[in-house]
Amino acid sequence: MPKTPRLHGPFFARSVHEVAPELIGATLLVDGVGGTIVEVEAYHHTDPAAHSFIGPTQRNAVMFGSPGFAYVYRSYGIHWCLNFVCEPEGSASAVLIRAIEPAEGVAAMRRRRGLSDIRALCSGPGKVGQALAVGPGHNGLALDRAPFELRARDAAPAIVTGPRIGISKAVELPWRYGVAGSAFLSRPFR
DNA sequence: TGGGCGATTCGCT
DNA sequence: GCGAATCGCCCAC
Repeated sequence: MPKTPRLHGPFFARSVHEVAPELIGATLLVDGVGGTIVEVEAYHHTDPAAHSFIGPTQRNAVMFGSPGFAYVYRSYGIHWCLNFVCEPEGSASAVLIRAIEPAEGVAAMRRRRGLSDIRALCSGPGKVGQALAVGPGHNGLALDRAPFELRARDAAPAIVTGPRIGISKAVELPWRYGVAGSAFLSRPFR
């Protein structure tokens, strides 16, 4: 089996609209636990739904830094969500990792999630954070070094797009990407 | 300094 | 399908 290249800086130093669809099918591991990315959303700095739209703040500071780093934020006071920072430094764009098809460390993911159904382990951004044990300590870490391991896909799967989920601004923009027909999506594509 | 609001999830109806 | 849980962030007062 061919060893796929590890994704690093130059891969992310492009528009989120190029990077996001190319992340579909890539492998994401955190401390050896994870699997295949099957769903992401793009957040561009000119996009009213992006955390960076209002300008630099303490929370979104990492988005204004270098591409190829992790931006982790707390959602609804409960969940931790993982993003990959994209584009040249200062552009403040990122890709939200919304769903993963579990492959490595499934036992650990089941334990952390308190569930056995493999389809429910990583089928949502908050679930991914919990299953991969992503937290505030990961905010600002480089994606090409431990604890992250991020590898390019061997071949591009069939990709579908649609409107993003759970936002109230720019709801019409079709910047959600996923594997067509996957059983591991947060929600089906219409 | 306080109130409203999330890039969500889960359980109950 | 609906609403509670839960709290940090952000802006208006």
